[in-house]
Amino acid sequence: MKIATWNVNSVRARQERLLEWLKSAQPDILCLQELKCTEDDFPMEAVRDAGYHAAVHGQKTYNGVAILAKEEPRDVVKGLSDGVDDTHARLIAATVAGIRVVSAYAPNGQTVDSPQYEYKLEWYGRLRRYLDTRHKPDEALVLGGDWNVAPEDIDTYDPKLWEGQTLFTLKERDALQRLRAFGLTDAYRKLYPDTQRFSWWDYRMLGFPKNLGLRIDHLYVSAPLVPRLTGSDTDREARKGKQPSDHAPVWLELRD
DNA sequence: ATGGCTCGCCTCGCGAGA
Repeated sequence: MKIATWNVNSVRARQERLLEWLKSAQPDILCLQELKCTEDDFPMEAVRDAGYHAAVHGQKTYNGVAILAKEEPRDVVKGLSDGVDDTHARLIAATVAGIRVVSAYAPNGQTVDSPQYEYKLEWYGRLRRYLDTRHKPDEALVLGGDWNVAPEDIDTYDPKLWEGQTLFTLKERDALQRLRAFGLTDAYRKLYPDTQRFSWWDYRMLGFPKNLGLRIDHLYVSAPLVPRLTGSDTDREARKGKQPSDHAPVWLELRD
């Protein structure tokens, strides 16, 4: 079983690339982030023609997440549903093939002194409570997303440069660590403890050709799935060429 | 090579992304 996550930076701007990637990569499940459209504007028919069902939690202009799957997603839950007044469409969950799948788009955080940064830290706490109230660490669980946090030095092209900057501050890394402490394993890092592999590159300043990137898109799996992990990587090819997303898809493979 | 930001929009310049 192949499970992937991809921040597409507008699903409508990326429609052709998305369809091409589904056709070539053939993931069983794909978590999408930054749809930048409402559910009504999501290209449902094109995705269906490509052989995928879609559970969509959309929003006009910003955010928006989805779960695409060859099998129909069941028991779809949209948002954190924790009673907090929050218009951001950043989370969707569904069950596919016996696995509870979560597609997450963590807040960016803008600058360290901004309200958005505080919102980001709070959002991480809310997601941890979401897991605590709805799930058990011994369930088959996969969280795919754009986490907007580089967990370790190796996940940045220049840890000194990124020190204290949004996406790499200690508070953000702690917030992500507390989420992982639920019982989640970073699939790529588990398989490749010492390999540097980025998932995002700035559009500006030749970020991609120079490989000045960050690993901020991760797939997390619960304990029962760890022994089934057989592979994980970033698909850099999907970042090449004209009109790419600034993120590349990240995938993992589970043995049956 | 992989190429110098890009997206949506109450759309011609701005806010946000990371």
